[in-house]
Amino acid sequence: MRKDGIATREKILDGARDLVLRLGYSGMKIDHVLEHVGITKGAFFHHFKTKEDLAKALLRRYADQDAQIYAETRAQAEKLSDDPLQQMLIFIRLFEDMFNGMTEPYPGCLLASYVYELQQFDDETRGLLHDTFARWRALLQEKFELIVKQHPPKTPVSPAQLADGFTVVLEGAFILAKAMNDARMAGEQLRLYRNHIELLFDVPAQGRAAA
Amino acid sequence: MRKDGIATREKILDGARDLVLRLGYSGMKIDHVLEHVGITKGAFFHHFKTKEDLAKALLRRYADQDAQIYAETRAQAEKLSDDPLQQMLIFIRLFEDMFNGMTEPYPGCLLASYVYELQQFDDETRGLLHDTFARWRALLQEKFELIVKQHPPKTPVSPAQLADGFTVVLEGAFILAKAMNDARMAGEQLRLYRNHIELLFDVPAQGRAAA
DNA sequence: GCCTAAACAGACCAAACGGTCCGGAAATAT
DNA sequence: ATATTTCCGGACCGTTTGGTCTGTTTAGGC
Repeated sequence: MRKDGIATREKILDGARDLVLRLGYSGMKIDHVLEHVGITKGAFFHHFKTKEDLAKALLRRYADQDAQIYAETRAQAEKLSDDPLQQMLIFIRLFEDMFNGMTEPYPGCLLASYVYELQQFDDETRGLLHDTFARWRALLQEKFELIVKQHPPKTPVSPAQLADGFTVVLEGAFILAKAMNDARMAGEQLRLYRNHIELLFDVPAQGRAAA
Repeated sequence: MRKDGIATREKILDGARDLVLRLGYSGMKIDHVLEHVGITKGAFFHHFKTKEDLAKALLRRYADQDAQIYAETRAQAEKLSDDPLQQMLIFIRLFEDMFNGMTEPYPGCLLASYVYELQQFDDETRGLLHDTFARWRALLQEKFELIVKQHPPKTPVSPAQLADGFTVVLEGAFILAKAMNDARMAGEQLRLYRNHIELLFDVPAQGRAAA
């Protein structure tokens, strides 16, 4: 058994992801995916019971990949400094670099794509979306709580709201990047977000030393 | 002539807008709109030639309404202060109040809804989206350029990027608000954005005096 | 080498969907 | 009052779309 089933399954997921990011979930038609990937209906419905089944698999995979990138970047930042504030600044800057290195297929978030068609999905999918965003918040919030303890902010702030700010900036930047056809948006706006953190915790202005 | 055609036309636009914000453009089916609004096919296609025709009308109306709210808020801010920096802070705070007063139907931006299905639309619609976001940037950028002249920023900044920051935060907050089912998101994140501006231009921390 | 099950191809189907058409009511112009 | 035009109801139509079904190929297990 197992000819190369997982390979085509991944191809389907990749193709579907591309189309969802361009056309939205409802706009992504199965026939279009078949043509895009170069397979037939039989193959598709062998791997996925329904379109909604694909939607969930797509979302789970995206959330997992995202969590991994996130964890790696975080680990890298924590290796480069012991100070939570510096870790956070490095973390943000690593994301900036990531997006500045990108081009053409303007970044977009599959989660956001789902959110704007939220009522199409069942409770399980909506719950998954909620939990994914909640996890991002929790991880960053934890870090900001450490930061606040060691570095008195110039203004009283909520670690949770600061944590959400990162995601908010990213998601918002993706939208503007697509609408304005400008891939630099994500990196620029993350830099602005970092600037906010630096001002808030009174980090002395320094030239860009990293990388 | 003119029984009450414009009234039903508006009803259709309102209903379609609601559905687009919940289901996305492709997810918004005409039959569903008919049921939601309480009319028939004949009525719909009397007012709109095609679904795409509706999409454009919807977008134009939304952009116009948005521009109006924007202009009114700006005028109000300019009436309350002569200093461009204070005007900007008041402007942001007025938006905060607007969103803090909202409840249930979590705010969402029709433009963003379109952006995540961008490839569905023709060049005209894409151009309209681009121009609308460009207008927002231009108006805020103009203000930030005045601000920078009168108030030296603690860090070198780009007025255009600062202007985009406002839209970015709004759009991003809408997404998180929907996903997390938390209507307070928009107001909170705008407050954070305002905090950034205050820190950047060294505004002394003051209690909330306005309104 | 043969059996079994996964991995696909592709015709087929029912429902949904966007759009058309025509008849009739309702309002206005003359 | 009557003609005319806007406005709308609702049956109808062709295509698209998600999904099914049957048959065929391919890759291991023994």
